[in-house]
Amino acid sequence: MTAARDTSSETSATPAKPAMRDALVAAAFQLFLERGYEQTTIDDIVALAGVGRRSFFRYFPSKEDVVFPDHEQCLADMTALLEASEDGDDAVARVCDAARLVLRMYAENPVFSVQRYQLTKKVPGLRTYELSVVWRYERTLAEYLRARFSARRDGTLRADVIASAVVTAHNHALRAWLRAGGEGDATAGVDHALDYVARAWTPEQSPAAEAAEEDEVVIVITKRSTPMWRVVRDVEAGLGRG
Amino acid sequence: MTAARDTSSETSATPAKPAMRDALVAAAFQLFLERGYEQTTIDDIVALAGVGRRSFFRYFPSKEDVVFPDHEQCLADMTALLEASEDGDDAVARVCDAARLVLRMYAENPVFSVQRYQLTKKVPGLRTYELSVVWRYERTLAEYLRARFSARRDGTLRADVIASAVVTAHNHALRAWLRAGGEGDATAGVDHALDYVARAWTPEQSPAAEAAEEDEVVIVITKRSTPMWRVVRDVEAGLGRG
DNA sequence: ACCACCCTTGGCACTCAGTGCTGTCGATCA
DNA sequence: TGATCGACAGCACTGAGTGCCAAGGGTGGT
Repeated sequence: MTAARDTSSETSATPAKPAMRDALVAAAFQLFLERGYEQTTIDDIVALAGVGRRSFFRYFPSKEDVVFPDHEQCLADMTALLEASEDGDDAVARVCDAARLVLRMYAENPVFSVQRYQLTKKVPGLRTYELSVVWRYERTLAEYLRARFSARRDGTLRADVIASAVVTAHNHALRAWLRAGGEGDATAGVDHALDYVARAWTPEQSPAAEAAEEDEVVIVITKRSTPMWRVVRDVEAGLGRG
Repeated sequence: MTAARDTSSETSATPAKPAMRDALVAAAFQLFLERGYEQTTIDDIVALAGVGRRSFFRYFPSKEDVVFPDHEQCLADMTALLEASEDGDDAVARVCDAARLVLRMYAENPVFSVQRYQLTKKVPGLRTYELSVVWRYERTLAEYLRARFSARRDGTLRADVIASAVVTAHNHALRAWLRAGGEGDATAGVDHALDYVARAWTPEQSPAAEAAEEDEVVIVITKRSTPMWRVVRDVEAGLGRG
């Protein structure tokens, strides 16, 4: 988040990002990390940033907000993505895509994300605030699914449950990546987790059943004790590759 | 919650419930309902209750806590229930029972529960606080499931997802009952919602994943067009590795 | 160049939540 | 009767958040 965006006139659709906002975030995190969140007052932050105290609350409605400076934008992106969805495509898949949007935001600034994770992990107030942020994502997904499932029996229930499952799976993988220090590929873990829940909630299209409908199908039967390299070799052979 | 419990020496296991606590809750809700949560100060509450300002914070760590005076006890009950569970029984069913514990607490005082629902619905700060309460329930369920699923592949992921799905289903039905003014049977709706998620997660949906649990043989069905990395990933999942 | 205008910023004063400390009252026990 | 302990009230203080107003610095119009 401390990464330099445009400080002058912005050309994109986003309503321009003042330099003072970035300066406040940078000053806040510097102090939060070196002396703790609760031990840092707003006066400390504005003194380090060299701005007036009143300006802080112009850019952040509360002290907690400075820790999550980009979620508002991400939420808007998610809403836009879902609104751009068409009636034909799979609703659960779209919701998973929307969740990946959040992951991308975290992955764009690994260092910042890990620092924030360290903070939210140990400060109860920040944890609670994060819950309210996550809740807004979840409600956005749920509202989208509710509209798609409105005709279905138990449609709203299904929408709420799938939304929460998707969010939970996403956060499960995201936190694993954050615990690892932001090293490695975050996408793979999230894809796996999202697949896990998507598979559970689209049973009519379980992988085996779906594949069986296609004509180009390969069936592999093996024992658990078989060495992995040998399984891979047989699968490749069955697929006509390798 | 304003229902009269023992004001003198308590005989049950709970550490005795002072009369002043109930008086504060009653005074707080009276003012919250007639002039709004944010328009009511702690001084207003203690003035109406006829006690000192400092005493409020002796019984409630924050202004929000007075709105949820019994959740701490319910959380303790839930923990006790799960700890009393035996290894033989179905983990998901036990978690659903634990969720029903929360419903019972709401159903014990329908009037109070509906009043509180009206408050939390329109006060953002209370909604956020409620999220943190719900989160603690969810974490309790998830930790229980994690211990049960620890041997399983993706066990912690499964535990987190099921816990959130159960909590979401429970809250879905609970809120429907609250919106209806606390009339009718709350249990039926919650049972139906919990059944809905339990059915999705108890029958093993993925044939490959089930094989990894039960048999020595794994069957993988895939399309020729599937990317190789994905095939390998699914095979590893089926074999319980990765 | 000058002025009117508007937007941003800073500073001040205020409310209110929450905490630490002290004194007091009443009950219990030696 | 006197000492002790726990609950309570009152007070003073910190810090978050808000409303208000004045100063500064661009910008457009004349």
